[in-house]
Amino acid sequence: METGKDDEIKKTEPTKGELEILQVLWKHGPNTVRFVNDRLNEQREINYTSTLKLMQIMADKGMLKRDESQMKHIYHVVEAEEKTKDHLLERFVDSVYNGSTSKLVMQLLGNKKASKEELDGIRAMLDELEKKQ
Amino acid sequence: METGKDDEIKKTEPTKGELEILQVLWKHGPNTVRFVNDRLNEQREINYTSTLKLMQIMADKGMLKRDESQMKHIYHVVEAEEKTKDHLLERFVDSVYNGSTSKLVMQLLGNKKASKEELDGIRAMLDELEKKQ
DNA sequence: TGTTTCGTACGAAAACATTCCTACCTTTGT
DNA sequence: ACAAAGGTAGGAATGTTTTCGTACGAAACA
Repeated sequence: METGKDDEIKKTEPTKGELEILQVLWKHGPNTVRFVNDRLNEQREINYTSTLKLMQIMADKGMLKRDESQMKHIYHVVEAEEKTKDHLLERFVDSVYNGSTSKLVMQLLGNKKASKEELDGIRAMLDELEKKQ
Repeated sequence: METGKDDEIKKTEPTKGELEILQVLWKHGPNTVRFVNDRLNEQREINYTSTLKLMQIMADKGMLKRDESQMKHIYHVVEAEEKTKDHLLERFVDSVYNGSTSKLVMQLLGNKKASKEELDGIRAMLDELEKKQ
């Protein structure tokens, strides 16, 4: 016997374009299509209706919800930023590093990508974790 | 004045399907389509000619090269594994964490994804790096 | 009030990516 | 020598994502 509610159970991976939009909404909070499109256009050229369409699709998928009480609809992200990123990260580690977290970190640290400050931050984080155990 | 040779300069992101093939070749070394397809089929169903086609496309793109001296062509990866992964990692950090390596690591460590052994490994790596500086 | 500006809705084209059918050649085994 | 098995090549169908043209309604403003 299924417990019903087949909605929402599929973990949809945001596409590249969708991620761009999520980034804007994560950073600036709920906003209009116009606002999001303006932010995107600071990085690359993209037509207003393209952004609109994509945000509508995201709303259909349930990734975004919108307030339609005003003519200028206000969109907001449904799932928490951390949760989505966590999911993306997991998929990335799986597909590129066969699920090995440490392999990823090794490569990250091995390739001059992290600054001294970042390294210190990471070490502090490790200490923190160790204490808890 | 350009120095010519417009080939090869574009850093093409491997697609999901292409990455699966790269993983097999990285793990097992240069091999035939048949071999790669068999490995892929251990994970999911995929028709032989689909794998063939994709590997041909990858060869066209310059990601793979092949030895055609025998009927059974042997494919090998052109770019070093580390280099490709590095590139993928960079794109990932950019698109998800706005380029902040430490944010990624924080999230990684914060979310019970790393085992004790992995944490120790990471710490050792940090020590190693610090010594060098 | 009329016109211009700004918004949404919808459909379809374009750009990729994936899958597999069919044709045809080479090798293997009887 | 012939049939069966296993290769490659290429095109076409399918699926997905991205982009934008067009239509049309609401608001702003001269």
